[in-house]
Amino acid sequence: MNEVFVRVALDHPLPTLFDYRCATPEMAAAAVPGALVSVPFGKRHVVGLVCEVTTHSDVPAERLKAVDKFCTACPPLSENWLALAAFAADYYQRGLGEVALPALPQALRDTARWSRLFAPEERYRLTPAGRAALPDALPARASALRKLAQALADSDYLLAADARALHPKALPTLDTWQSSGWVELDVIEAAAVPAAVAAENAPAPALPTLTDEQDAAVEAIRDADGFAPFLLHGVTGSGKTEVYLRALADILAAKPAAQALVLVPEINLTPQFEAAFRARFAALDSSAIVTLHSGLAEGERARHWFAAHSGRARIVLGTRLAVLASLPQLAVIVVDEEHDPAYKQQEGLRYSARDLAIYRAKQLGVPVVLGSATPSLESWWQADQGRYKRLTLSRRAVADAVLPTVKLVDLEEERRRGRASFEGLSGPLVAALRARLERGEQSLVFLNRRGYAPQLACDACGWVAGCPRCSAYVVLHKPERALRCHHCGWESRIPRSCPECGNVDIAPMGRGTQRVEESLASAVPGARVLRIDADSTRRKGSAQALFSDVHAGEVDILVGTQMIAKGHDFQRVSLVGVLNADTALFSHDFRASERLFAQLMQVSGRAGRAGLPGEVLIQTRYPRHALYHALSRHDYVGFASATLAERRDAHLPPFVYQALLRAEGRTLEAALAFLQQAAAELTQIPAAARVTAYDAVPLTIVKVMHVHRAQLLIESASRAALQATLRAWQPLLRGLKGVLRWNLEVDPLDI
DNA sequence: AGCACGCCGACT
DNA sequence: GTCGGCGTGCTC
Repeated sequence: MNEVFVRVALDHPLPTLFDYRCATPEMAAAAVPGALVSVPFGKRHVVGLVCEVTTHSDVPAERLKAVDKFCTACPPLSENWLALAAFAADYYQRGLGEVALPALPQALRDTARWSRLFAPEERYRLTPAGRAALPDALPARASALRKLAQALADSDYLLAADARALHPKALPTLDTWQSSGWVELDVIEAAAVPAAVAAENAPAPALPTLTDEQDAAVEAIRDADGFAPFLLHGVTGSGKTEVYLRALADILAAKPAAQALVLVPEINLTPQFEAAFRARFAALDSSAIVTLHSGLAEGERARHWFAAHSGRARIVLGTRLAVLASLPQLAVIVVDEEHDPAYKQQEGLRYSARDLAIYRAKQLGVPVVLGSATPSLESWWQADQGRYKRLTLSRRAVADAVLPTVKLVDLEEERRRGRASFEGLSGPLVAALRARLERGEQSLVFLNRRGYAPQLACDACGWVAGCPRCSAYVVLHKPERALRCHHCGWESRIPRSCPECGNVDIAPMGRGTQRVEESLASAVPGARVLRIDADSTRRKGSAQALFSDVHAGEVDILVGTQMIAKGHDFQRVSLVGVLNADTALFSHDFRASERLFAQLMQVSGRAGRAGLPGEVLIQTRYPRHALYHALSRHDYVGFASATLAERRDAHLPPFVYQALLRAEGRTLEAALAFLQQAAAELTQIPAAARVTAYDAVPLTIVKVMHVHRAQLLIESASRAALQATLRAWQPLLRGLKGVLRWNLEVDPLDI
């Protein structure tokens, strides 16, 4: 009888697997790839993922330790899922465990909680014998019990902690929970049956009539055979969501167990999507649609993850982290607003959820739909090459709804002609806002800068308030009466006088959303102004509440950052004003104009959705700039071809592949020196002959939290050469010293 | 990443 | 005299 070993991935920066013995025949039997194990690691016991099962190990026997135990409550992850994690680890240059384990719910990564996971088969093994053990007071708590029963009916797995939270008095401990013996099973049936009946009896919702273009798109997706990437290019309001709903309905109906994954760029957008999907798929069990995002309570996230993993969830709707969910029957993937930079994780494993979605679809041989009004140039180029199939929705879906008129307000000309302005709000914009107020229509003012003013400066000596920990100016926040650093969160009171020269005339410079909110109140008397940005929505759920005020018509002017630009279907908005967009026109970041165009298209799309004539006013000093010209004609295609031509000439993505090495040091010199050594190491790597390394440079915000940061860009026309270089580079980098931290980023968005 | 070991300044 | 600073090294 051969001894059995498992090769285990751990959440640990070394890219190696660790070997362990299976000490008993039971363990040897449980040892399959994809199983979760608890293993001793150094002085600790950690959870790992079994990647291979072998009968020999190269590790000397005396160094081998034995597996503590296997997690029996969780069925093993599939081979496909392991391959996905392995691909992501390889592509983004990380250890397999660093990719795989953070993708699992916390309940699985903590062995102490394994015993509190109830798999369905265990749940039903519990007998009604403990019925009598329930406290007498139970009937008085019938509603809590019903909630508990519904939670059970809704999920395959339930954490005992969740059940206690639902019903604390009746089930105070795990013991009574188990000994209660599932008297609740009766209640589950009682509660679940009426719900099912209600779903059957609910009138089928009237489906909107599809446009020809929508119809063609749905048909193409539904009839796709095998891996089929689609780029659904639809102007705002053209009914992309309706295409997703129809295509998914067809695919899920065709395959009784099939699962769908729908990704949205940010948490704020999940509630409205969830509502749309629940309404359309009302015939499905309520537990068949689950959300996955970082805003969920931990137990909820665990249950939703298990619903996906067990195959019970048919539709998983989530943010980027959901791309790594276990979906054994995955049959179609949708990535809504695929161009959105939020799909790129900006810390830890810096993956692109959109790119992993493509890989996943390819791996499984299923269709994937990338939807956007302004596709990323990467995706647009793939479609140009014929690698993605382009589906176009060129018209707004609602009858009479036409694209808004875009007008540019030339700020130079306004100034030259001496026309009145109100604190940065131009005369034409104020007039348009007042006209909307009189007509009872809503307006939206977009400005991508939160706070009151981005700087606080002294007129006399030129001092500007800066962060003591970062190389950045601090932002004035008036409601909180504080100066705040947007990079590290440092806060201080607003000084009464200049700390350099004592001058009391220190003044805010520039404009943020708070200041615009204030200006609007005086420029448009009588208007109810609401501000929505990261500050006003800090409390959980408050964004939803604020948006519903807008929908309810309790707001006349909505002012905010990009948060107001995304997804929301405001029926009564007929005017969009854009302030301060020019800065992105001349940014050193080559993607800034692509992002600006997408943002302005998106925010413009908020105007005139329900048949009201929409108008967009953009205040600018460069009214003849090509970007604004394309925007005013709603010409994404023209903008994309022109920008792609520029990118090709300048050898920029998508025509080259890039990676960044970032270093953090106690001094800038240390960080730069590390990067220079790193660049020198490249000469030892054969594949690096096809790779260009640029000079190491400080980051724009060079210092954050007293740490100095610099980066080195490398690029190649060959993705394979770049990947091979990175693979060979990492062990050499590990040998270098002198910095606090360093990390590699593949396909960086911000350079 | 944790968590050790290991070698130098201000304190019960 | 030691408590503790973080540099260096290891984890099957």
